[in-house]
This record gives sequence, C-alpha cells and structure tokens, in this order.
Amino acid sequence: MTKVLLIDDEVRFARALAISLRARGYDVDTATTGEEGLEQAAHGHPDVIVLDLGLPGIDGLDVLRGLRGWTTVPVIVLSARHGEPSKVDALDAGADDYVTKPFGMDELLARLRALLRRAAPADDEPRVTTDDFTLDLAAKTAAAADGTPVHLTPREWGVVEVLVRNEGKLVSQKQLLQDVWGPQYERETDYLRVYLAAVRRKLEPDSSRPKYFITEPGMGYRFQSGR
Amino acid sequence: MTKVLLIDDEVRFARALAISLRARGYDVDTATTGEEGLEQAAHGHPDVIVLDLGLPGIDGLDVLRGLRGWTTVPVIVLSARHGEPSKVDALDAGADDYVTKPFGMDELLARLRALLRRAAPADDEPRVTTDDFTLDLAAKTAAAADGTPVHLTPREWGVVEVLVRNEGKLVSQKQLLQDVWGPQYERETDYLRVYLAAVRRKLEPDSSRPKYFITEPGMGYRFQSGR
DNA sequence: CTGCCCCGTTAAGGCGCCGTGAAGATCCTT
DNA sequence: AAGGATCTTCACGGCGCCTTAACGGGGCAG
Repeated sequence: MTKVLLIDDEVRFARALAISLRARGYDVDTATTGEEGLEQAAHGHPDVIVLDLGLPGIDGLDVLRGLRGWTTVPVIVLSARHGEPSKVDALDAGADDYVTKPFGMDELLARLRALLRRAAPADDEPRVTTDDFTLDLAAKTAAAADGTPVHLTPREWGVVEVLVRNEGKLVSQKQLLQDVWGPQYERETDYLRVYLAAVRRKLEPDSSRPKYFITEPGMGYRFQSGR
Repeated sequence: MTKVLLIDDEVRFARALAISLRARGYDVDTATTGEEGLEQAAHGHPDVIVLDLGLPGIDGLDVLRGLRGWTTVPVIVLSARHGEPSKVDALDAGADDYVTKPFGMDELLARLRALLRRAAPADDEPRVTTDDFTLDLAAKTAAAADGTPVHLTPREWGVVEVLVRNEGKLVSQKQLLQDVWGPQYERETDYLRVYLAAVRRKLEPDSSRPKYFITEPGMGYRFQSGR
C-alpha cells in the first residue's frame, strides 16, 4: 500500500486530509512538527511526503533540506504564502510540487497521483531467485531452495531490501544505515555487522563463506545473485 | 543540452518564454498547433514538454493523451482556466504539473527544474572499458578482459577513481593525495608509489610497462584509456 | 664517470575493520 | 503483568589493509 507522510501543524486540516487519503486507499502517517516529520520520514519509509511550510519551530525549508540530505522521496509542499520567491526557493530546495492554500482536495490528490506515477515507475519484478533462496520483496516473504519459509525481522528485511534493490552495486555503510535506520544513525556500523551476520545465517548456505551478501572491507556491502 | 518543446499558439508569449529558456541554456523547439506539437515531440526527442491547453483545433488534452500513448517524457501543462476539474483531468491524463496563467516566469522555470531533476536521473553509465579491463565506478566493480573480477581495496579505488574521472588529464601528486587521503597528507608521495604499483599489478597487462596508468616524472599521474 | 633525485618494488609491523556470541534493553502481544 | 521476539550494545579474536621503510634502477647534471 502506498504510504503518505503528512507533516502539518494544523490539526483540523491534517485530519481532514488524512481521512480523504485513507478513504482512497492510502496509508497515512502524520506529524505536527518538523522534528517529528524528519523522524517519521526516517522511520516509516513513506512513498511520498506532504509538507506544510508554515510549521512552528523548525522552518519548513530546513525540513525539506534535511530530507534531501539522504532521501529522494517525492515531496509536495503546501503553503499559505502566495509569494513567488518562496515557491522558487522550495522547488529548488528539492520539492517536487508546490500547492498554495486554499486549494481543492481533488487537485491535491491529482497532483499526488501524478507525482507517484512519475516517481514510482515500472516497478519491475520485486522477486529475486538464487540457487539457495527466493525473496519476494513486495510480499516480504523469503524461502529456502526447498520451499521452507524463512522468517526475517523488520531490520533484516530493511538490510536485504536495500542491498537487493542495488544488486551488483556496492552500497556504502553510510547509505545502508541511512536507508534502513535513518540519517542520524549513519555512524552505527555495529548494527551492520550484527544484521549482516543474521541475514547470512538465515540465507547463506555457508554463512562463514558468503556467496550473496559480500563484504567490501572499509567500504560497504554488496548483493550478487549469481556466480 | 536539455531540449524543451514548447506547444503554444500565443506567439508573443511563446517567443518570450523561448527567449528566457534559451538564455538559461536550454535548447528550445516550438510548435503552435497540437498536430505540429505531436509531430515535433516524435521527431525532436525533447527532454520536457510545455503544453498550453488553450490550443485551436485539437483539444490540448487530446494532445496530452496522444503523447502518453507512446512516451513518458515529462509534460507541464499551462492553462488560462482556473477551474479545478480541468486541472484534475489534465494531471490524470498524464501531465506532471499544471500551472495557471498568469504566472511568473521564475516559477515556471523552477517547476521545470524540479521536474527535470525528478525525471532525468538517467545517470548514464559511469563505466570505463579498455582492451584489458573494465571499471564500473558506480558499482565499484572491476573486471579483467575475460570477465574475471578484480578486487581493489578502498585506497586503490580512490586512486583509480580520481585518475579515471580526469581521463587524459594530468593529476598532480598533491591533488591525488588530497582527494584520496585528505588535505593533511599532501606530502606523503610514498603512498602514491605503493598504490600505483598495486593498481598496475592488478589492472595493467604488463605492469612494468604501463599502458593506462602513466607516470609523469616530477609532476603526477595520468590515466589514458586507449592507445 | 659519479652522485643525486625520483620512481618502482617488496616486505614486515601494527592497527583498524569485521564476524561472532551473548547479555541487557525495549517493544509488542497475550 | 508476563512472556517472547526484536533491537541495541559490548567485548574478543582474527584477518586484511594501510603505513612505513629499505633497496635497486634509471635519468640527468656536473
């Protein structure tokens, strides 16, 4: 299900929007401050973010920049300001769209659809098969070669998913930590050692000699399916 | 260069916009009817299309649908109509953005930038191939001519990456040390000798007679891909 | 011819990084 | 409130990478 993160301090408006979104089959997270928004963005992995610029505390643009430091998730900015400079600033700070209040709910939803259509293109096979196991990224299920299901915890899935989506490519420790745990965890390399060990124990035929989840010392990790 | 196709029948407006775009380094094609626009879209391979809905003849929405039948090129729709239904229709017909006239030129340009940023992350392969080896800088993989993988350590990758990104150009020892080891190491020329030797041993067919990683005595090093 | 500078080569030492097991903390369900 | 599953934190041992040093060769100038 598509998950929308809504960052807005106007509770009444946010609630109305959340209801509209849920009625149309979206999953909705909400945050009422910039800090909370950044936190939830890292934690909840939304598919799109709706960000109101008129937040108390942190400036909305700083929230946007904080997001863009580590993620390319699509962002629609809402604002009561009509001034053109603020539009340009927001768009150049990394926003994908900018909607001025007041606006029609239907328009916002249409812009959401347009953005999701663009940003989530040809979702090719979220399915990976090797000689020793099968992964279905969409269904979040894993199975050994003989078909017996393998259970992975959420963190383990996070690690596996990032690596598999970058099959063959090296994923730096920093990027892996940012994608799975969030931007403020980029130094916790301990986690990676522990979770790579867990993933290997569950998926590799010989976890002491990994075939699929390869360590590149000092750089990061790599998933390779064949060979 | 980024090419913009501008489909608009208001000649004065189109001309002004074209001038603004060209001044900012875009390549601009123009069309004044829907038919011409479809023709040019097929013929000119634009990177983004700006489409005015208020065209004579063919309805603007039909132009949009005609485009979406065969291409996913980003489209920004312009319109004088303020009605919300038309926005929703256009966005659902495949438009990526919808701007209502009158609007500021800066806003349109900012929306153009945002859209291009999202739609064209088509990072062309950062891949280098020679007769004796291939390098994939993004994936951080190296392979010999016969396909057998070659393992490079982080420092070795650092050296190779700086030299390859400056293909053909001389890179001074100081710059190489600063880029790979950091500014405080700019005098440690010992490192370069050791690591160039390692890189050559792993990549050059005859490491005693380098073809690719050339020493310029007293100055620095150079990577050349052919000959 | 000879001394110097610069570069290539090799090897050894030490340290940082990684894998592993386990225990405490935290979250979630019953 | 209790129990299990999951996440975080820590310490230890081993291996690979980085650093450092020593030696030899080639080019150049005196």
